[in-house]
Amino acid sequence: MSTSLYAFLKGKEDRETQDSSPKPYAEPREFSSQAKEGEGKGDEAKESPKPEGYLSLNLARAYVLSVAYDGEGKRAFLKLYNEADHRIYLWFDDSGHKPYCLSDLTPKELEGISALMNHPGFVGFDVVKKYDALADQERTMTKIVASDPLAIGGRPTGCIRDIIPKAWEAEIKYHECYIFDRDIAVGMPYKIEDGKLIKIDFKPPPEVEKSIESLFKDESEEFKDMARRWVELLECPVPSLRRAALDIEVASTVPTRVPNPREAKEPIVAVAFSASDGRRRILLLRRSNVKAPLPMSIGMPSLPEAEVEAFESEVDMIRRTFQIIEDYPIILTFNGDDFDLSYLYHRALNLGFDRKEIPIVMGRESASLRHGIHLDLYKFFFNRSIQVYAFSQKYREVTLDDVGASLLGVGKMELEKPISELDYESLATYCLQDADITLSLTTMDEDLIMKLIIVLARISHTTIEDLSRQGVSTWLRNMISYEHRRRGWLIPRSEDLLEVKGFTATKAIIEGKKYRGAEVIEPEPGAHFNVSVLDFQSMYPSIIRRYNLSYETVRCPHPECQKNTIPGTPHWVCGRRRGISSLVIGSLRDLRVRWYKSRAKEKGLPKALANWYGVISNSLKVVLNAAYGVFGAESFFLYCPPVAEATASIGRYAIIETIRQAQAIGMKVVYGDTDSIFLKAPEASKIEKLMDWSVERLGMELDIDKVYRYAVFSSRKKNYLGVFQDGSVDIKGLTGKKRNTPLFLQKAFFDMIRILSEVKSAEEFDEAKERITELVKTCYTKLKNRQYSLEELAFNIMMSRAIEGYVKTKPQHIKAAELLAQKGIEVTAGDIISFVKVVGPTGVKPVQLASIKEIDVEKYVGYVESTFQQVLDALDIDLKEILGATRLEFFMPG
DNA sequence: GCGGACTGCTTACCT
DNA sequence: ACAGGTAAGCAGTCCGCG
Repeated sequence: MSTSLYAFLKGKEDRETQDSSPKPYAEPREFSSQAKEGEGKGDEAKESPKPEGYLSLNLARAYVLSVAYDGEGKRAFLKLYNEADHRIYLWFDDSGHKPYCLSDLTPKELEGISALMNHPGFVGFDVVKKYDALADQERTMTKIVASDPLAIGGRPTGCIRDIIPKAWEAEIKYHECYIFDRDIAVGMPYKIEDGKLIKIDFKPPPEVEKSIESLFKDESEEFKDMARRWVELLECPVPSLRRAALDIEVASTVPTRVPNPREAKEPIVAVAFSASDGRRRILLLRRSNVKAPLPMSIGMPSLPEAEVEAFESEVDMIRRTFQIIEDYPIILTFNGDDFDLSYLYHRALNLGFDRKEIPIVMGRESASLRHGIHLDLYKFFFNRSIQVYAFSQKYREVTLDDVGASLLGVGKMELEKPISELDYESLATYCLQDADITLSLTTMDEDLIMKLIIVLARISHTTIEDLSRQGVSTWLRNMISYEHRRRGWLIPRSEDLLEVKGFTATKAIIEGKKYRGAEVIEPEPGAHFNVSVLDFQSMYPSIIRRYNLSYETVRCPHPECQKNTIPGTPHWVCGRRRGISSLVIGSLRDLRVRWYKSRAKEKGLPKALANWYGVISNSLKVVLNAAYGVFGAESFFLYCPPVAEATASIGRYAIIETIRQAQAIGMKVVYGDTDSIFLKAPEASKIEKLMDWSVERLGMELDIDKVYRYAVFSSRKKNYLGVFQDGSVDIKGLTGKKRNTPLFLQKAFFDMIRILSEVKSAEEFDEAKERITELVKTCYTKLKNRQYSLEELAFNIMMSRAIEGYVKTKPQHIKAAELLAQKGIEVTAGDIISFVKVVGPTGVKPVQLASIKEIDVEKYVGYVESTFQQVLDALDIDLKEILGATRLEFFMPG
């Protein structure tokens, strides 16, 4: 069959949803006139929808969201999101592309390997020329073509990559290989004409093109070419994606245990959908232990906008759930990989469903949909880079409750009873609320997350499913692998890279680390007025760009390049070729710094466009921030410690030289960390001079990041407070701000900050001093009189592993966790333990089990002192001295 | 047997 | 599984003390 477009359709669902809802259904259905030709006539309620055949359809504009492998047809296929009807279409490869790996042996030599020749998956040879960047030479390689991906690798034994002596590019997943080779632009629009997949060319508006051309006019052709390709991917608009969030509830017999999805022993009692088209649905199962009558489809008083469907049989409810899942192109969950979809899948099997009736495909670490896309937001929010750089650590625990509360201001509903004892109405409300929150996480800020995912998928050539589940190192791997394939470069084998460049030459300050990192300048203690902070924008990416750093250019094979030494290291860098990662990362850096960052802030831009540029700027930030670190990470496919080491070393050189220069022209440097220097009352002309010097001597742009009315330093590094002109305050590293600090102390600390933010001159510190002293006294009194609640007194510390994992020492929060476990309260890795300090043998108790009477007041007083002292040290205030006498009298009995 | 000096572990932060 | 550098508090150990 040569025409290979196949539409996935259902008949009954469409009719039913239209009948049951008075609301207009958002999507036009004109496509269905063609599609109905292939529609099954069977009973849909019994027979789950399945491919009805291949249709010769035309799609005007559809976006590639994913690429996968069809084991039955032995070929790759695309999941396309059709803009006209907001549905997913599958397009199957029509080129006969096959899996392969590369060998340095000739076909003749390979023919001598009988295990290869007799391998059932072996198809044939193809001789290809590849450029070996490590050796800087052309190589003739043999492509060993196989019938299916598992023949190359993936099985424990007998794979082709294990049979031949040395295999290149054998670790690449087949669907990735297909994306690279066929240049499938993930997240970009295509059209389909008579079954042929055709990319829709996108050209940015001429004025954008012009601005960018002029920004890069002094760069090399290859740099410009790279930038142009990025711009095409980034400027192309994204469609609004139709989606539904899913959440299920299971009646567990043991309320404190999360039901095991693989066993799926207990019934699913509720399923909620909350969708971008405005529909909110709740499916409920009748339970014998609930006396109240089952609410009928008319709905519930407390959920007026929700459509309620009640079921006598779990099988029917699950079947209905599958219908709704199939109706949406994208299903959102929060932990659906490990729970909701997995439970649905296994429960359905337990209840006698046939695999073909289940729209879910279980992978080893994920649950995907046969036709649609499953986005597990838990995995995405868990990603450290997303957490830190895209959301500035606004949420701390990766739970629906914490993420929802932090980003949306809406947390989970509190339950007073276990799920199995809830009445229908509470259960429905609870379940639907979770689905609502999950959906809202993707609709907030004008669909920020959906856009973020699309932008990241485009630049990294990674499917939506992989992108949302994997870390930055995978994104960068795909980005750089793609560039290798595009150029006909051989992707190096990790072993080969390790053998020549697997060592470092500097000594880390922290024991156990591989190489020396950033420079931190000793702060000048005290309060300094008019402090300007200068920093190198995207310092490490700038270094990688400017100094041509890449795995093949650092310690390149050319003797004449050895004179291009890297300061602080025995390494050198190539002067003959442009490094591939220098180009890829460097061009992204320039686009962010010179174009997107400023465009996002530009006034007068249409709101939607400004928002889009903001998303791009943020996406690039996430990728750029990791671009240096990956070269020092053993798990990275281009792990190359000399590259990471060289980057850090040039960074130290840059900041140290910049400080030297600042001092030479008469400026006072009061602090600096990695890429920033803090200047005390600098003259504008001198700053200008320093910035010019930096461009000329270091080839890197220095910027004014912020200006403080005054900044306060103690003698501690990475600890300071800066008050801006408008009275807002930057607090860095101080205990009072840390999230594990008890609430009462955080509050008192911020009261002090408020006092300090009002200080305008050195003279005003005296008054502030007095007010702060009063503040601390009040704090002492309240502690002594036990006027704080246990919650306010609690320390909140994350348990990074299970209790059994603490073998070397037993920290306080683990002691508290043990007490909880004894009471039968489940605690797991990732939980935050709230405990208070008490007098008595244990020293600590979890909040739930403590009483205010046993609080160890002395311990808390010590905490108050040290927290305040961090700031007051710098202001020459000694709390002990001022409060010494007071403190004693507070604690005299009576 | 006990307290201070010390080291190592753990967490949370900064860039 | 992106990196290294810093602070703080506590757990555990060693050593001296007649």
